[in-house]
Amino acid sequence: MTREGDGAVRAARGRPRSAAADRAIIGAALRLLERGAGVGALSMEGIAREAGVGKATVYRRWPGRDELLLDVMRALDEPPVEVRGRCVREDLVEILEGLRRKGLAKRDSALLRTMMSHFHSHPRLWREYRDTVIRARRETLHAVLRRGAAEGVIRADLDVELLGELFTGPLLSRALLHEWRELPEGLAEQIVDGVLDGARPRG
Amino acid sequence: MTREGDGAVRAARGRPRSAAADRAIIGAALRLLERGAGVGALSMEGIAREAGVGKATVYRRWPGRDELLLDVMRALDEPPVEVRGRCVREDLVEILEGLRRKGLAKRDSALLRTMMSHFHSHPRLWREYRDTVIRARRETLHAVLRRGAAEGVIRADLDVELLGELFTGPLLSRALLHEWRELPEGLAEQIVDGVLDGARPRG
Amino acid sequence: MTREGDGAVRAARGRPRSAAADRAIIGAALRLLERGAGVGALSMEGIAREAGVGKATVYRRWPGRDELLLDVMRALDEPPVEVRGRCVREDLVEILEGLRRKGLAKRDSALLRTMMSHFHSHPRLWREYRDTVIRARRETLHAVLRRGAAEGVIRADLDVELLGELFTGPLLSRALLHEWRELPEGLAEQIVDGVLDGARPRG
Amino acid sequence: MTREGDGAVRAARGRPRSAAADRAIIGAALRLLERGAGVGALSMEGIAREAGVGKATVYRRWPGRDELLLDVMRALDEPPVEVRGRCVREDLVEILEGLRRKGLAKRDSALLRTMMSHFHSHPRLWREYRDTVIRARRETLHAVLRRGAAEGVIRADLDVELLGELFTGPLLSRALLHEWRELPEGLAEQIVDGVLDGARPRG
DNA sequence: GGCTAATCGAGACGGTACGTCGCGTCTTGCC
DNA sequence: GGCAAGACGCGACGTACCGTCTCGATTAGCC
Repeated sequence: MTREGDGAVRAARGRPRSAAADRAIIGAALRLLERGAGVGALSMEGIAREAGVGKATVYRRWPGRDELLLDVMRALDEPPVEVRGRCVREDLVEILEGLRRKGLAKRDSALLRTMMSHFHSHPRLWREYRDTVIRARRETLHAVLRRGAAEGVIRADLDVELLGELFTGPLLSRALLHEWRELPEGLAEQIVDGVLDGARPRG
Repeated sequence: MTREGDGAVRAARGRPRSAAADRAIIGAALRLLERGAGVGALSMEGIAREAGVGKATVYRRWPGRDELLLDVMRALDEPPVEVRGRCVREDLVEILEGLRRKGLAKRDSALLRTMMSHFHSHPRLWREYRDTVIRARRETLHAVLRRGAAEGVIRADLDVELLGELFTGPLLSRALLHEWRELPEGLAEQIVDGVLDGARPRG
Repeated sequence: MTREGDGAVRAARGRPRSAAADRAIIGAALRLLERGAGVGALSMEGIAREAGVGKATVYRRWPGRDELLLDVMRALDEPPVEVRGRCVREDLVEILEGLRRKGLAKRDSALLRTMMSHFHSHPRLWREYRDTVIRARRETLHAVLRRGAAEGVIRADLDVELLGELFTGPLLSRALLHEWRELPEGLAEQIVDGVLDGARPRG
Repeated sequence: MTREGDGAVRAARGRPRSAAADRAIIGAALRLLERGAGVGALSMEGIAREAGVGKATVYRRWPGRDELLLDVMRALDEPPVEVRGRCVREDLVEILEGLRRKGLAKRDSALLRTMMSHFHSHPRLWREYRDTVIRARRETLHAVLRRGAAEGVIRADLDVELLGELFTGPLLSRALLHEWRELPEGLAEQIVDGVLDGARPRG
């Protein structure tokens, strides 16, 4: 985690940190993002101003912009889709459909790209995010794929890692390389069926 | 295009812009990128300093950082792989292998992520880049896919756009969501075969 | 006054302005002036650099170059000569001699000319300076002249304002229109006697 | 002189310099001064723009701003008052009255102060100006004073240089240290009579 | 209730980059 | 070779944010 002291037992002397300030800061960041003011408006100065909070109060909680954004991202994060599917194909569609709807949310896209741009310069942060948020989602997907392999509806000779990317990659490609709005209804189904059936004519 | 006056017949009064300055600026940006100083080092001020050029000379050519980066990106762009394959599968592997090697280049990754982070706030720029650089590459891929469909080795009932993303998406996913080094040899082949054969066991 | 908040009771929230920075800035300006780098070297940028201070710290205190220079000038200002003369003529000589020595100081001359050049474009500033620094000196002179009139050694039928200028004008003329070094010893006496006796032969 | 080649016999090869450009440049400077745009507007760039002339054309004629301004000043200069008075006192009043009217002209004041501010950093220029423009006027004054001494209406025991400053100094003092408008009618007469009669009551 | 100590909003601190403007020099094509 | 135009390297302009610091004022747990 990026927040300091989480879990540890602090000495608890002096005035405790204000939970209201925490909320105000994260909330201000989200508001600025939604307002579409652009990534540039996500300055520490701007966030503190919008939150009605001193800059030191922000820096007391996060060492820098990126760490704060990481927590903002986590705040946006809903629990991954719970699939209780009977049918593997339906579960896959459901997972991708969840991603598709997420990608359509304006602020999610903005944040995703912001994080992308910074993860090169801060690999530690990226690993952090990937190992918490993304891994959870991927595990869900992989579980479904392994179940499919066991049931015999998914090839067992392919690396499950690679298999997973065959499904999620096309969606990511659309979301990043095209206009945002180009994540049309039915896309999740098309991808799942395309990957399941293969690009080579059957029979 | 971002550069002003391209293609148009300018009045050509006054001292002409120095081609050497053009090269010095783009070159300085590439050098800074390769030096791994991070995206933050790509300031207009830093680039001008590294190029041994006045700031005004930079601003005379590009209205801002993003437009300059776009041209830097174009400078990095090699012509897409020329495929003259007999075999559709081999052509697909070749295209993806080209992308894989490109993604491994440090500065390409850095630039790609930089552009990503800015294209939300500057959709016009992104469209520009997509409609020139990316489209060209995609056309190559689509041509191969259409040839495959004509030859009967690629399903003809799928949208060629979607089909293309089934191939390139997984590679993009790896490049962006994982460590850079995780584009191992043989990945291109694995993806192509995986998508061609499908994830579902063949009869 | 040019400095904001002088005299008023400020809310005093946030970190108070550093008195050390005040001194550093004024000191740096004086040092640059003395170094003879010329008025052109008195850039806000140069002063801040010499003072080891951020530019914002300068601009926080003065809205611009001229206002800063005005305070630099005030910093140079010594209290006017204290005349405790028995004799009006001696007092007049003493006052003019003080001005003469002041005019010989290199940095005073430089500053005087700097202010001159700007007071046309900034009449407000000039009035400010005149009404504080110059007025005080003039009052001293006028008091002596009025005393002289009362004692009968100075004509009472002339405007004291005009009378004052008869004495100080020639000195100013020498200082501004000639080389600086041309303020020779004995000049004060010559002027005083010349004005007292008149240009027309007596008797 | 500041203009290069003046008086010398130039080789006169190639296109001769355009006299129209000369006029346009000086004229533009005067226009900017009168427009009251302030000393700051008297940039080489601004003058060239206003004159519709290339910057090189200006620099071909004058090595810098100051030298140009010196010629602008000369352009403003009217021939000194021609005194052919019967009476010395009347001649003195006439000379001072000419200066007074000159000091009232807005652009003259502006230029005077501009020159003042630069003459410290460019003593050579100042000497130049003083030795041409000012000396001429002073000679006129000194001639009158010497005539007065010969006629016995002016003291002969005083340095004529000092004597001259007793008359012109007070006027300069008023012009520089007070508001411009404070050069009231009758001032010339008051000064002349004041200096002639002296500040001490006559027996 | 008083003491201690970390927090709070506010904002100044030394820096760095922003994008603009003027400097004095240079390089075009036209005259 | 002069001319208008305008690009060149340079450096100052005044602004915004960086991350750190110093204020007086709160607000808790501890004696």
